[in-house]
Amino acid sequence: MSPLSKIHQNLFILIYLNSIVPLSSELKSFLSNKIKRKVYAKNHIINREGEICNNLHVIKKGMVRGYYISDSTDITTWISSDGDIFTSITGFFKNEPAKENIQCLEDTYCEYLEYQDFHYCLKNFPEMREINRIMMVEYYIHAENRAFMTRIPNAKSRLSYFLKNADPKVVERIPKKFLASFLAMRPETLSRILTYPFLPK
Amino acid sequence: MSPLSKIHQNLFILIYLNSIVPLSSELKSFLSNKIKRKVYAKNHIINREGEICNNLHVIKKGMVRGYYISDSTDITTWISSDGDIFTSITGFFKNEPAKENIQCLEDTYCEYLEYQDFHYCLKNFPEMREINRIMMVEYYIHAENRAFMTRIPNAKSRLSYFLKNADPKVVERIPKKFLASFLAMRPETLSRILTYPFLPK
DNA sequence: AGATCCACTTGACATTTGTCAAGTCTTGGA
DNA sequence: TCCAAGACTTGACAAATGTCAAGTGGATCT
Repeated sequence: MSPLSKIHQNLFILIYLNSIVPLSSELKSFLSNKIKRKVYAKNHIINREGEICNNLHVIKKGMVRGYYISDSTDITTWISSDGDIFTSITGFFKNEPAKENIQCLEDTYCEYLEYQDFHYCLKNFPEMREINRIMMVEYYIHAENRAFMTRIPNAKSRLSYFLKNADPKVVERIPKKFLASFLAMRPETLSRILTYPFLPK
Repeated sequence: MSPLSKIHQNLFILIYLNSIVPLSSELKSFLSNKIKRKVYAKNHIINREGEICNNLHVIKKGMVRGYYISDSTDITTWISSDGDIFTSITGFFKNEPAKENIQCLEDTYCEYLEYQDFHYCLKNFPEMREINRIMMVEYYIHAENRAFMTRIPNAKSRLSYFLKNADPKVVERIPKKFLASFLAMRPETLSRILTYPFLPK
């Protein structure tokens, strides 16, 4: 069995949700029928600012970034990969147009749940509301952490902080120009730091 | 009637929660009995890193900041004032020790709900789970926004972005050294920008 | 009221980081 | 396979921001 066949088999979302709160068998079977799969090509833009993103994704394998265009500068605010969930928060949870863009950095194998199915669950399966609540807490802690990281005053310390909390296997897959933007520095600066990591600070 | 007597009368939390999702009268009366009031003096530290913060606060009047100490540098990551809610997310929603410190920047009039009462509501009043879910979505969007702001590449643009989305009346009450830290710059830099706002960028 | 503390400002200077340009290497497409 | 595009690195330099120090004024405490 090839590694990819596994990717086409499992129900990552189910496993993920079940790990937060055990699902009733009714909810499990409902979800099994609703979960869809999709492979996005590298560089594909999953959704653009102003569009409504209707899906809650789990990444089985691949990598994805969220970014804004501000004053024609491309600013990456999050990067997700294998096993992570992602969505446009404003789109999926508030049903408003997304404020951010989402782009694939690798060919990305996803499972996803559509807005109406998710909200059907929220309405009809009480454990889903608890799951969503906990998901949002985790999401928040993650965002707060990113908000803290970028306030660390120098470039090398921001990188160290990031590396301390990241999986090295994943880090080496992140294109450096996006990692630089995520760390609030220019690609040239990141390149120099990585080349001379022994320099002070 | 003095302005302060109003502060001692209303149930801000009830109004706040009710504005998210209409509360059942049972929940309303339950909450009315559980909501407590407290006045914190300026500079008082409401909770410290490592402690469990058990309360969900609404600020009736006053100002509060969340901050971290990293490498003996004080980093402010959020500032809340009149009408805002705040809590230590890890403490209140996960019942784990807080990762951040919370300090009053003014004498601050709060209403608060204790952990066990809030969680009793989550268990027994379904609308409370929906409220909390929505609260967390708002919280997240706010944190994501702060994570974006600090990635804007120059100091003056970060300030402009912040001012565009903030209430000027509140801004002028924020001590400049904390505002500077929140904007990921040194107090001297903020001072210069404010003194010469007409300079380019 | 007087004294002390500290926030804020300002100047001079140091350091970090950004900018621009050139060159190399990799990647993807024709 | 070859070409073109673009990611990454490196150098030289420019600009932004941080650091340090001094001075002012306002707030707070006794």
